Amino acid sequence: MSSSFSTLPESEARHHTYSRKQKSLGLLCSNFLSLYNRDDVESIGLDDAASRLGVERRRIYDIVNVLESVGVLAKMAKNRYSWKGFGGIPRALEVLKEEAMRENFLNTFEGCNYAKVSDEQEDDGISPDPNIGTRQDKSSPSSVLLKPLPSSKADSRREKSLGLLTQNFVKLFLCSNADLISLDEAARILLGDGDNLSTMRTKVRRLYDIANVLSSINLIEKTHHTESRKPAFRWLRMKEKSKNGSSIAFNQHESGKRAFGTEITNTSFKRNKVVSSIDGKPEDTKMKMQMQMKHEDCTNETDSNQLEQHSKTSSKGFVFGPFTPVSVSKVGDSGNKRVQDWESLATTYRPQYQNQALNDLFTHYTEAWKSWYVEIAEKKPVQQTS
DNA sequence: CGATCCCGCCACATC
DNA sequence: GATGTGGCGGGATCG
Repeated sequence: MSSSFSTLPESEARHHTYSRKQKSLGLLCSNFLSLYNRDDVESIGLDDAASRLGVERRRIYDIVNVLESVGVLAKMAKNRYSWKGFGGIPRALEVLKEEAMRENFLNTFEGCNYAKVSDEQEDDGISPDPNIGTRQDKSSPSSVLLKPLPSSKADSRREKSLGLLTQNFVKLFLCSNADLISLDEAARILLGDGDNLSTMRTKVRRLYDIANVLSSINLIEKTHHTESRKPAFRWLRMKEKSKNGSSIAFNQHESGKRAFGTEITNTSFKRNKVVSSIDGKPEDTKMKMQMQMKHEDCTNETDSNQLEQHSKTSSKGFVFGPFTPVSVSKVGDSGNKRVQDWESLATTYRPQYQNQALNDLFTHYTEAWKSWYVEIAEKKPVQQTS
C-alpha cells in the first residue's frame, strides 16, 4: 500500500535521536490527565486511552495503577476506570494515613525488625469484614512484623504491586517528619533491611516509575538533599493535620486545559529505529489543541473543600497544570523553596536548552500559559462563586 | 560511570 | 484458551 515511499533505507538522516524524555511515564501521565481531567469524563476505557495517547496498553496500566492508589481513579470493571478527579486525593490520603497509623506503619520499620506491610485497599472505605476468601487469616496481634506472611501465592502478587508500593511510598511521607526522601531510602525501608541487591534494584526501578507519575500530579517534587546532595523527593503538601473530619483543600490542578507543547499523542519513536508515522493519517491534528480552559472548573469538583477556589485565579501558589516544566531548579537564589512565581518566571527565565525540541516545547509552554492566564484573567475577574 | 527508567516478554488472573 | 493485567529486569539514555 505504499505510494510515494520509493526506497526508505535512509534511517539515519531523519534520526530524530531517540529521546527518552518524550516517552517518560511522567509526560504520558500528564497527557493522560489533560485528556481526561474534564468534568464530563466519568468513564475511561483503557484501550481508548492507549490509542489516544499513542502508547501500548502496558503503559496505561502503570499510570492507572498509581493514580488509583491516590484516589484519582477507581476501577469499575475490566478495561474500565472511573474518573474521580483530583478532588479524590485528599480523601484517599486521609484513609491512607489513618490506615498507616492503625497498623503502626512507621514503627514497624523504624522499630527494629524491618518488615513489610500488607494491607487492604482503601477505596471508599467499605471493605468487607466478613473475611477474605483466603484461608490464612492474616491478622497479627498488633501489626505485621517480620516478613509479609505469604498468605497465598495469589496475594503474593498484590504484595508487590505497583499500587501497593505507591500507597506505602505515600504513607512514608504522610507519617515521617522528614519530607525529603530518596528512593533508596524508601526502597530500603519498604523492603527488608537485608535484601538482595537485585531486589533492591527492582524496587527502586518501580519507585522511579511511581515518583514520575506522582510528580506529574504534583504530589511530590524532585529535588536534592540540602546543598545539592543526593537526589530525593519532597512531599508537596502540608501534612494533613487530622484535626477535624475535613480534609485539607487542594490547591492545584484545576482547569481542564490541555496546553501541552505537542499533540497529545506521545511521539512514537522506537528505541532504536525511527518509526515515521506509518499511520495513514496526516496527523497534523496537533493544532487541534484548543487550550480552552473553558468555563468553570470549580463547578465540577463539587468536593467538600472550599479553600480550593481562591488559588484558582490567583494561581499564586505553585503548581498548575498536569505538566511538569522539565527542570527549573533554581530561580534566583539558593532558596530551595517552591516555585514561587510562575508568571514572571515564564517571561523572565529562559532555560536555554541545548536541545531544540525542548526549546520549542518550552516556548509552547510559555505561550500556552500566557494565553491561558490572560483568558481567565478577563473571563473571570473576580468571580469566585462564593 | 552511576542514576534513571523505557520496553516489552511472559507469568498469572479473568473472562 | 483467549484476553486482560501487570511483575520484572535487560539494557538504552541521561547527567
